[in-house]
Amino acid sequence: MPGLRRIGRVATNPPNTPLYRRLARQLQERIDAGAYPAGARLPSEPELSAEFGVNRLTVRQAVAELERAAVVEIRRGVGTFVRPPAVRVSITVDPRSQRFDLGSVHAALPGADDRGDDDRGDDRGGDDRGDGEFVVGAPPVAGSAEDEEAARQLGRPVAELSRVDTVIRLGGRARAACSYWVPFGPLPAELVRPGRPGNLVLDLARAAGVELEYDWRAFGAIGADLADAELLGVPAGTPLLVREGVSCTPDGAPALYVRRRIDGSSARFVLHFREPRPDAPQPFVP
Amino acid sequence: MPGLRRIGRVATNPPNTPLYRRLARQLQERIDAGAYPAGARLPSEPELSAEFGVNRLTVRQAVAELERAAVVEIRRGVGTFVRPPAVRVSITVDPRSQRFDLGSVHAALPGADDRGDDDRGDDRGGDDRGDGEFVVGAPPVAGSAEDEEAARQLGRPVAELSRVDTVIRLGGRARAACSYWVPFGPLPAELVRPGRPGNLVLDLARAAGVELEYDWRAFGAIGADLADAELLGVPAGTPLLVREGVSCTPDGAPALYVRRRIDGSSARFVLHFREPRPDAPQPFVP
DNA sequence: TAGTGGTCTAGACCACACA
DNA sequence: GTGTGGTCTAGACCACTAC
Repeated sequence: MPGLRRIGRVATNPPNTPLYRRLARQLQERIDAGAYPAGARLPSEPELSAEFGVNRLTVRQAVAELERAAVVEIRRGVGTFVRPPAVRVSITVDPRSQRFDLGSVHAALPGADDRGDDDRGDDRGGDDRGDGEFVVGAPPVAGSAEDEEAARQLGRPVAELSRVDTVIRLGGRARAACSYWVPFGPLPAELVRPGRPGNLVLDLARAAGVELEYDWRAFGAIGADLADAELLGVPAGTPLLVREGVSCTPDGAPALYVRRRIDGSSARFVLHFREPRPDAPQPFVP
Repeated sequence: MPGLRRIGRVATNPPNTPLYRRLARQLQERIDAGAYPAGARLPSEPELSAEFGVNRLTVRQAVAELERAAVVEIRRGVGTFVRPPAVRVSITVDPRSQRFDLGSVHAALPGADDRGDDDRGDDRGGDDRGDGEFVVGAPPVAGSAEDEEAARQLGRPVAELSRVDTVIRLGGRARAACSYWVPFGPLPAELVRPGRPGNLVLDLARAAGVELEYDWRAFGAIGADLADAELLGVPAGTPLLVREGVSCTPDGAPALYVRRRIDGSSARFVLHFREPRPDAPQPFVP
């Protein structure tokens, strides 16, 4: 209780800042100040509850905010730990090239989290199922919002579309959930057999007997819905990077709508606008 | 209680699916089935609590999951409503051009919401200040993770950097939080005066007396931290689209590191790889 | 004023990880 | 077994919105 009175004095606090938010800020301040360094365990919930004189549920609300903000990681039965700065795969892209990132999501994971930018490395932590893309299933194309969007993008009624969902696994974890729509069907049963490995973009192009090139791609951010949350093994609402777009045949006919949801803490896409610089110029100073 | 027993039978449910998640799925199913159409109000928490025979806190946990997944919108003192499919600004980009999206974030918002939800008229949340970019402040460049990243990208020690934070407002709401780092300083006091409007990229280039062009830009997704959550008026953990990158002088010297956090429900970036098609070819069908 | 969601408490039991 | 976080309940009071 006495410790919390002080929190209320923080100038940026609105008048009725709830207790759990003040607590969250206090914990954040301790982390920023190094009182709980990266990797350290926070006091347990009962300990924090006793220290601040608040109910354990209030403590949990505060810690939950920090977890959603990716400040701490909660490990059930073990404790709550300060997260080290995020290390994400950088998927490099030449924005002037037609070939964008085919297969680039299969890039290696960060090995030891080095300081520099080298995303080189060992495949730490691979498990039973290997890395790669695996079919989850071929759900019926009903009237869901995504199905409607796909129909709009492909210029065909929903009833004429086929869909296949996959998951991309890297380093023993599901990293991306993918959905593909094509303006024909049905797809070969073997192609959409759950568990089947493959590169679905290539597989679908082969099934159709055409070459595909990019029409457009878009980036957005959404929270994981209940289905994606289960597929990716993350809590609902986890920030996902959405990369969607249309590929077309060489003559410009739309042939594929793809929508990938990638765990935001795992990857980012980098677009280079200049040729690589071998000499690394000094930073500009006026 | 009787209604919930059935939920446990769903094949995809892990053995110990908590009550609140089964409830969330049940509500999601009702929404998908159209029992609660877009824009409709869900039963109040006490009503749901009574209907399912669970505590109100459990109901709140379920609804909170749906809210994080952007399925419903909770309005305090009013009720919980089914969200219509997201309408996001599409910021169009020619990836082959050096000039990427300067000023594009200032693109118009979707005008009349075609749906019935009237966010028109009353500028709720909108206040005195109009649209545009506004300086929030020039925080000291300490050793935060972002500061370290900026120093790395600009190739200068943290001590030699200056930083300015801004917020971009559109349609009466804060849509993006921006941070800029430059490898010199201090910046003119007038330029970083809190509340000052301007286009900070242009202002900083002018202050340095150079022209800037893009070196690289990257897209990622993160949850809002406590500071961004307050700036943008969203809950902590809200999915944000992060667009970051380095701009350099014409001879390639890094001169600016910028990091924008954009409310994921507001915008997406679209990259076009083909010339606009006037004739809109028919979709490909094998 | 009535009804909504937001916060907080006290207490209980459970699932999990680890020694 | 011990301690951790996860779930659930019952009850209370508060803040906000709309009428």
